[in-house]
Order: sequence, then C-alpha cells, then structure tokens
Amino acid sequence: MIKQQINTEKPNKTAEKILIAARKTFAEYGYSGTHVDEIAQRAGVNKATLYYQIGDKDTLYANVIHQVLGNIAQGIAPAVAGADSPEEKLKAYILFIADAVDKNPEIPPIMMREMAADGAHLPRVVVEDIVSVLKILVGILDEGRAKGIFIETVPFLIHMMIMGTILFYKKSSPIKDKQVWLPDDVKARDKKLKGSLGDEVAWLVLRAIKK
Amino acid sequence: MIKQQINTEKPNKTAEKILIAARKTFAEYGYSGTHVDEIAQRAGVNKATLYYQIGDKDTLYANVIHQVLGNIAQGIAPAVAGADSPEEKLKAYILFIADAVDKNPEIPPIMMREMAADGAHLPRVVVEDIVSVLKILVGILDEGRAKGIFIETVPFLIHMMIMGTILFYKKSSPIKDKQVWLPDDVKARDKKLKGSLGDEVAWLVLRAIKK
DNA sequence: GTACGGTTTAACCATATAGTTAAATAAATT
DNA sequence: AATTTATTTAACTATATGGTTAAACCGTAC
Repeated sequence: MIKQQINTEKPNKTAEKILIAARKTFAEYGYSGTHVDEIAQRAGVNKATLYYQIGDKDTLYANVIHQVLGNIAQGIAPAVAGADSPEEKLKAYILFIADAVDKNPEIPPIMMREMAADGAHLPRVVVEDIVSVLKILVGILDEGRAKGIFIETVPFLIHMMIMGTILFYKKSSPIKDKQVWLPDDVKARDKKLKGSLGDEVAWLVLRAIKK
Repeated sequence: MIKQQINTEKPNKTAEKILIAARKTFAEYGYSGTHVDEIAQRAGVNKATLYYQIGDKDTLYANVIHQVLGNIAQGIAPAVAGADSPEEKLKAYILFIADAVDKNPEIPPIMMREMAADGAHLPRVVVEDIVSVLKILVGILDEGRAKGIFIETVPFLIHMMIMGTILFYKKSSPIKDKQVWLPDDVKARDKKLKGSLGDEVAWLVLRAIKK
C-alpha cells in the first residue's frame, strides 16, 4: 500500500468532495467491491481528476481509513484524562468511542472489513492509532484493579467486548428496524435503549467488571 | 457440523473439494475480493468443473454461507433446551456459539463482512437461521427476568454484545499474538484467558445482567 | 488580450476476470 | 466390447475496471 497524504494545509474543494465520496463508497462496498469510477461519479468529477488530486485506489483508501479511524485515537486520551476515578475514566472511554461511531457511520463497516481481512490494508499510522487506544484502556483497567475497584480481567477481551458491542449494535440496528424479516414478537420484546448506546454499554461493562 | 475433511483420496467428491476451497477463499478475501479462478486453483480443479458442479459465483457463495452460518441455528436450540435455569441456558447459549466459532474459523470474517454489507448477499434461509437464534436468546432473557434472576435488558443489545465479543476476540487474537506492532508492555498486561473464550464471555455477560 | 500554470476532461489502453463452449476423457450401461 | 452418459478440461469471449494521456479549460499575472 502506498501511503500518501493529501495536502491538508491547502484545503482543496475537489479533493474534499472526492474523499467524502470515497469514504461512503468504501464503507458501503469495501475495498475490492468499490470501483474507482463510482467514486468519481459520486464526487461528480472525472476519474482522471481523482488520480490527479489524490492518487490511485490504494492511496485513496489509505486516506479514507486514516481520516475515519484516526479520529478516535486523537481525542480519546484527553477525554479520558478529564475523569478522576477509574469508573469515570472507563465511562468516558466508552462514551467517546460510541460518540465517534455515532458521528462517523462509516467506522463500523470499515473496521469490520479490516478485521475480517486481518488488517491487510491498514497503513502503519492507523495501526499505531489503534494500539494507542488499547493502551489507554489497559491503563484504566490496571488502575481500577490496583485500587480494588475492578476485578481482574483480560484487557484485550474487554476491549473487544466494548468495540464489538458498539460496532455490531450500531451497524445492525438500522437493518433490524427496517427489515421486514424480523418477526413482530421479537421486535415487541425489544425496547429502545433508555439512554444512549454509550451509556448503556458503559453501564453493562461496568456491572461486569466492578467488584 | 461442517465436515472439514480435505479429501484428496476420494477423487469423486469434486463438489466437496470446491466448496471447501470456496469457504476458505471467501473467508479470506470476501465476496468481491475472491476470484473464481483462485477457488478452482485451490480446489485443484478446472474452472469449468466448478461451474458444472455448483454454479456461478453467487451460487457458490450462497452455498458457503448457508453451510457456515446454518450450523449455529441447527444446534443451538437443543443445546439450550438441555439446561434448566435461565442462567444455565444463557451459559449453554454462549458456549454453543463460542464452540461453533471455534470449530469454524470462517464464521467471524464472513459474518463481519456480511454485517458490513448490510447482509446484501444473505439468502433468506440464512436470515431465518439468524432470527431463530435471536429468538432463543429473547426467550432466555425473558424467562430470567420473569423469574427475577436477570435485570431488564434490551435483548438485541445483549445479542450484539455476545456475538460482537466472541467474533471480534476470535478474529483478532491471532493477529494480536503474532503481530510485532503490539508493544510488550501491553502484551505483558494481557494474560491468556483462564478458561475457554465461551466460559469467560458467559461469566462476564452473566455478571452484567444478573440481579 | 495573451501567455502561463494549475486543473479538469473525454477518449483510450492493458489487463483481469466472470462466464462459455466444444472437445476429450472417464464412468456407467447395454 | 460398444455405446451412451456424466464429468473434466483447455481455450476462448465479452466485459469490467484500474490506470494513462493529450488536449481543453480557466483563472491570473503581465
């Protein structure tokens, strides 16, 4: 994968349009399922413009994935630092992720496909981002256990529980709501969440790991 | 259960060889990323044979996905029925899923990609399978709540928590273990699971939803 | 207005890939 | 053994798709 970032100093309206179209298209169809022609068409731009402005399909994808997944890593550390107790920190951690996913609906499909592909297309920058997020969680769980608030857990499993729950729920609840195939008796039993998804997940995870 | 015999001894089971190769290839590269030629090559068979024996790419994929995802729905009801209390039933439910995923490593990537694609390629049979699994969980949670054992929950969220945790963990732990990019201090904090993944997830989920 | 540099475009190219066909081969049937 | 049927194969086709090119376009400085 060729990594090449576009010039963020000089904001380019055409490049912006292309990246937005690319983000949507990659999220919808995945890397292999996405056709460069469709990105160009959605962006309302000639294909050659796309190559002139950003580069080939790989570069396009690298930009999108960096833009989409980089956000979480950027903001999560300060968000967590604002809290005092391990409980509050974990809550802030989960709320931040849920909020980021809420604001970027492209995160779930893109992350799921990347995981399915063993991160084959992930640029190193993004991998480092992901690791930094995981490290923050490890810190929180560690502190909580040291203070006798949390039980002993396997951080990686807790991380997967948080991410898995949020991404799966976010991605599938619109389908569930729209689709006809879900029988009414199941739908009836399935109330809406009381609070936000982040609140609900934080509440469940805290119940699971608090002493 | 899926027969995982790679049978080069029996030259007659051409279709079997093809389906096994298809399953692996689709799991690895997804629908769009998979080339029919590669399946044929992996199966050690001419491409035309593949079309003669099974059909086009879509048919091939439908077969694979039915074979892979249908299993869970087949066995989970009897597995759960064997248990008495809601707690035991939920445990049996989670253990069965974890076990199925354990035996079929193709489940995580295929399900993740299907979710990412909003189930675009899912045949109706498979959708019905998935719904039937969800209905069993709803029944368990319902009974547990009626008996005052479980707190009130949103079944769909619990389902996503169980599936998300198991699939994400299963899919990413081999990467985590092998990859160099995970820093040692994170690895050090991250012990192996005490029991099986199913045990661990069941334990966490039960902690989360028990009164 | 015109010459120039950056930007966009239609048309084009090379290759990859899903799917087909007619012939060869193996298996079954008589 | 001869004939028919089922299965496999190499070669081929049509199309899709990532990527390129040379020309046109457009704003700006002179």
